[in-house]
Amino acid sequence: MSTIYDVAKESGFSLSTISNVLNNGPRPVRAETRQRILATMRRLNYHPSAMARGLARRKTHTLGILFGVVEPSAVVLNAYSADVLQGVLTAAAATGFNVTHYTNPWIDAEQSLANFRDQRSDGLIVVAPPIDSDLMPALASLDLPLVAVSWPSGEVAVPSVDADDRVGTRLVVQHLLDLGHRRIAHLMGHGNLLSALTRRDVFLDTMAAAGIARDPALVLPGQYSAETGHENARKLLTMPDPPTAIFAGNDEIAMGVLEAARELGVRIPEDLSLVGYDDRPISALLTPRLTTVKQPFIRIGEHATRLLLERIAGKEVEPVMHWLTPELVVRDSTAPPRR
Amino acid sequence: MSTIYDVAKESGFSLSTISNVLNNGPRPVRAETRQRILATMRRLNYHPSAMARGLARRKTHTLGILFGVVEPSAVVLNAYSADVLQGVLTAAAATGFNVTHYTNPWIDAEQSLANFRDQRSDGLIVVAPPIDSDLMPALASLDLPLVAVSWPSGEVAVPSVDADDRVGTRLVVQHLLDLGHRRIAHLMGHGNLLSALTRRDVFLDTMAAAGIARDPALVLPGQYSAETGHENARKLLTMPDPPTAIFAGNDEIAMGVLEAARELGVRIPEDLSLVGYDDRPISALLTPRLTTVKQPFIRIGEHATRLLLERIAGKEVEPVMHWLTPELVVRDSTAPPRR
DNA sequence: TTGACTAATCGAAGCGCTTTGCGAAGAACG
DNA sequence: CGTTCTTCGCAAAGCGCTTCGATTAGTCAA
Repeated sequence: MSTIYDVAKESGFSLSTISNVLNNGPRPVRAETRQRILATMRRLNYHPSAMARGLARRKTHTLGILFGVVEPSAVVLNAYSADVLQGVLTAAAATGFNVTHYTNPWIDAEQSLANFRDQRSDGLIVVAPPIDSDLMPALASLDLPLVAVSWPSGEVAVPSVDADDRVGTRLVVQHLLDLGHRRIAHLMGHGNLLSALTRRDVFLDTMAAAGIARDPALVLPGQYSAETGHENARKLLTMPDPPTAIFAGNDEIAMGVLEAARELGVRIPEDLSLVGYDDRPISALLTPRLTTVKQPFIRIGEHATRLLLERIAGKEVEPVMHWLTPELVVRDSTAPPRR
Repeated sequence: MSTIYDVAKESGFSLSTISNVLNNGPRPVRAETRQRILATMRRLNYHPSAMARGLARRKTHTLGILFGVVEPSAVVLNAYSADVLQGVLTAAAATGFNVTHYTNPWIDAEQSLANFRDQRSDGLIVVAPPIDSDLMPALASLDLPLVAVSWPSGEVAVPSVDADDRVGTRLVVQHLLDLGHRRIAHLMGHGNLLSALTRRDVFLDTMAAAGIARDPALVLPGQYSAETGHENARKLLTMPDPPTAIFAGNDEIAMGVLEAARELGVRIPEDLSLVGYDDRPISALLTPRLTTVKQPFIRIGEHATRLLLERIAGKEVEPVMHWLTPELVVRDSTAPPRR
């Protein structure tokens, strides 16, 4: 491996001139000199060492990424993480930054913070950090540019990017209202999850805003699973006056509804309109193809990365939430209610 | 940010002693001295710089990963890459290595090789590199420890890890034979893909080895898609003497078969046994739940990483193929043939 | 008490770059 | 032809560590 010294010796120029060629500046270099030096580099098969550069410049041109709550054995296996990561990689590639995974799961500040103090990367993206841990406060105490994904920016002043469930829910409800539905039921995910609560609250608000009286029998608590979806759907569909549409808390729940409807001979979308949330890959393949809300996870990754790159470049970035808008994907499971 | 100099000055010991405390050697340090130095480090909030260490040691304690053929905009989105990556991260975490994504897609040696010559990582895993490119030869010419995934180790001497389609195919065929099937059809993926050819060849060989005469009408060319699966399945099932079992080249094809069977009133598994390949997430959710072959992608990632770590540690690693065994997942789509 | 070791520590020389104060050479100007 | 700018290029001082020969203190047998 040849070094910049070899290039200097071979070409007959000084170190600083070589460096100026390497970085196009800061001092100007005569064209002919530059050519001679470049030729020498090629001949010696020289390439600068990222370590030495990093040390001298105190910049590594590398981003760090840390996955929070997810199981270490499944960090990128769920669609959520994989999508966010994809967005991060895409946005990083656009500026030539590489991306380093911090693989060691966070224990606590005492044990884990050292990893992030080693100047290995110029900034850090933390995806879905746990709420009840010292992770974010600890990382924020470093002077390392930091951006969070899916984290309720609050006491700790860090910019954070997330999907806007409020907008997504409004899109769903409005779609059903526009089709003419009035008796719309909602099957919730588990009530200790923020998303489940948000989707329910915004569902209720939007219905109320449309002047529809609230019917507690049409809002059922549950889990984000096909089982509770199935169970709750049977309850709804065997009511004397069943709803004409169901807004399922997510696609898994919707799959449970689908099964219940099949069992009870309820046709979708003719007898019942059904909307899910998340747009799992399978949802486009169900019969009928499911109308649902596509989460903007890739865009979230991209956006977070761009914010981080701006901070690294020295721009001020407000430590606020950035809400990205999900998209309603209308397929075959929704239609106007029967007369 | 305090440096090792600050610790030296504050504690009154020399640089080299500090360094010996930091690394537990190579020279011994008296216990009391170590305690005093550690205390000073804590007081100064000192942490060593990965860059400076990397420069001095010429080791970064970081692995690189590069995804080959996949679209830059979908590097980790397909289940294959995500699973391999997961395996890599898991295995790397076990030894405290971080993992750096090289985000810039490979153009050619001239333009792209420089990225990998910068000593940024101690070794490189290349996932699914293109066959007809200078990528692998170029990378192999560097003196950077290298391991490939899904690459036919051959002219270039690099260890490579992949799933063994031969074993997987034999598992499928043997399962159907064990159930008592004799008329077994195979629906191929596209013939320019190695996997499609392997699966067909091993299918034919295993059948022949079981003493079953070859029936060309039962092996149909196609694509890895539900469409051709559907089409070909209709041909098979409307034959005068239809097969009692179908080995689909992959799960997508199997889904097409499922649809065709439904249309023609052929019950699965009563009238027809069906086996897929790949075990897509959806396959466990189909009706009937699909018997298929689960690819060992996570294990592939882990295995490749362990090989690379061994090479980095200085062990000799033979530049050969490592075949990992896939797993037959028996679900509800296979049963003995009707009498 | 001394010589021969061993254990503990120090000092200085790298690792491969970037950055800056400075000086030399040439161009522009009067 | 001397003076003042520009442009280029040089040398040296970092960046924050590791490494290794040299030095000192400590131990033990004779």
